[in-house]
Amino acid sequence: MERTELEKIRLEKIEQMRSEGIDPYPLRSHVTHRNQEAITAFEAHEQSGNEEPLTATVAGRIRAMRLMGKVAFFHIEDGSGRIQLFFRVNEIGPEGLQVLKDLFDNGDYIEAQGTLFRTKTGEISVHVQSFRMLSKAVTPLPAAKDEVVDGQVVRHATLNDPETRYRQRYADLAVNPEVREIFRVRAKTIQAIRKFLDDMDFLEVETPILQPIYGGAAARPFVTFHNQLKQELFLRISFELYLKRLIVGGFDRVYEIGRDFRNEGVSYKHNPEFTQIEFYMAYADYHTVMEITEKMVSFVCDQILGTRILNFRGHTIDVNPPWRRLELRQGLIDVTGIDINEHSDSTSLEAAMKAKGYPFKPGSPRGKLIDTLIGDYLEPSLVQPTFLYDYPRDISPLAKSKPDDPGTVERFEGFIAGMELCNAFSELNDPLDQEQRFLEMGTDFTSDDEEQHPMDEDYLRAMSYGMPPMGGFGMGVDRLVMLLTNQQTIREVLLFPHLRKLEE
RNA sequence: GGGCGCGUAGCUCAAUGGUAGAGCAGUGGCCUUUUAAGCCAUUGGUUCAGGGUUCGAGUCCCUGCGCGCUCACCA
Repeated sequence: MERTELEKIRLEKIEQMRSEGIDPYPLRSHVTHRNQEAITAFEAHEQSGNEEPLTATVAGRIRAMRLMGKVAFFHIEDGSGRIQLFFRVNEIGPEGLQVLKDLFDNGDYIEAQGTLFRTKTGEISVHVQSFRMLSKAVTPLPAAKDEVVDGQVVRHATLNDPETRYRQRYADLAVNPEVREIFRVRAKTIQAIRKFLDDMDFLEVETPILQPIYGGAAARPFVTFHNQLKQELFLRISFELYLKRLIVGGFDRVYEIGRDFRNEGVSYKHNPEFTQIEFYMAYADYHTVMEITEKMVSFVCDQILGTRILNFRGHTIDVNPPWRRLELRQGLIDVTGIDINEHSDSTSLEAAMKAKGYPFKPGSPRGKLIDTLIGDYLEPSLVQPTFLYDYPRDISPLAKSKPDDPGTVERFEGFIAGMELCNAFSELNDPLDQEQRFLEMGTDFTSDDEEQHPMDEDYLRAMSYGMPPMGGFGMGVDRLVMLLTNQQTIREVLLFPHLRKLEE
């Protein structure tokens, strides 16, 4: 392995430690407090008026070293936070100070035992009696220095290059606390969703990621192969068809939180693998699901932010229920002047779009044209939370038609900040209609169309056993986390976003 | 995949086509309550890779690689 000059110096220090009988990587640590616990314990100790010294053994990564001749101040950091160590020649001796100076570096892990006290400036610190190396770092962290201004930590010249940050996320996380915070919010978001659904008596389940037939969404799959079974398999593009099989099985309310894989382009809101939450609820319809959606997002905001007002890309977004309900047809009339009900086939709609100068892909089915209009003109305008509802049947093969309008299905998508957040419908439960839809997908879309939904005979059989009316829902968790953390790109809310492979 | 931009020390960034620099980090020294500690000294470069133009290239041109933005794609 290539080593830099800085690394070689540290490797020499490891050699020196070994020659002096100091283990640079001891097996165990014996902490009594996490850093924040030590601080809290000392505050309580002060309050109690107890004059006895309070001792603690703490540990963490060295984040700042200030050696000042016969004293030294370190800041160490563990998962709970930072605490200051105060070393004095009086306690650790000149040899101890020499070891600190010669063998310890920023980034090393140290264990220190001593009594808690406040320094002249009032900072709770450990007056170190003894210390030892817990783990010697060979590669220096890319950190610079932190300055505290009015209680806010200001980092100077810290790791900033996005490529390095994503490729070496460990280093990014180690030196950029606000990045760690994003992933704490992410974890809490998923916890909150889980609690919300558990409290409604939903059952959390896990369904196959490797699937012989993919479906439930319009997307191109990743393909893989099982060697022993000699079987082509697809990584799932949605959970939908398996979750609805479970409703047939008698679980009234099920949900899954997990990874979907779509073999498509990457963008600020698309990653090849992303986290989805889907739930299915028997005896509900898409109106019920709209209400659950706005309540769930509000609940998540309450739990994480303590407010239902989000700041995102300069917008102030209010997620309080009820969200605006906008009929797709009306929404398109508003922004494009085209009434899709006046254009019952693709030829007519193409003509109308051409007359208005709207771009489109010639020969697209009617539903795809409508989808183009939504994406280009309607979606960007939906900043405040909005349910866009009643979609064309031909781009919604798993949703139930409206009784009085067979060309339209009971489906909605939720938009926030001009971004699609979720998708839901009153689920199609008529096996004969479903079979017809699958067949239509085979004729309306050309065979090379990546969005063609494959026939799933087993799913039809499940539905044939009898499927209750139900509402279903899917939401991109990454996008919700983007909203909650005001991040402009999905890569910032993924620990290890997909990057191109580097040539070695 | 197309267009535009970027790639310089460990990190953050400079450098009219004319000697590759600064701050921090590192190294050596001074310093017994500091907190971006301070002061003095000092090391560190295949300027992403490869080719070309030129007396001379970090800088201009071409190719490749990677990243960013954007368009296309993406219910």
